[in-house]
Amino acid sequence: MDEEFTEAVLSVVEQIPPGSVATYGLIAERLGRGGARQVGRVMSLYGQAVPWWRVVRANGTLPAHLMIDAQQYWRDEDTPVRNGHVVVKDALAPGF
DNA sequence: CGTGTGACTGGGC
DNA sequence: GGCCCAGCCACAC
Repeated sequence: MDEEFTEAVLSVVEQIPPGSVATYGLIAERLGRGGARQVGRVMSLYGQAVPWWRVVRANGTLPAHLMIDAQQYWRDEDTPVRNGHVVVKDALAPGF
């Protein structure tokens, strides 16, 4: 994985508007390279620098240790949530 | 070069 | 909804 991929991922994440989300897999697709795991890797290393809570798993959840803070952000941004997880189908950012 | 690991996923039950 | 599993791919040992 190189710097270019990393920046491309962070760049896409920064473009996700408040109240909406994108999934690891879709971001990877959008970039046309790497895979969901690679996007996840970038997020684990540099996620703190971007709105990481707008990037969720295909099922609308995140690792347990992030769910706590994410819940707060989602509520603040009025993101479609149901039973503690994002309703991806409804919250998907425009263009995804 | 083989193995294990992980902010992942889709399919099957 | 949950569990299992194979496929995924970069990276550390």
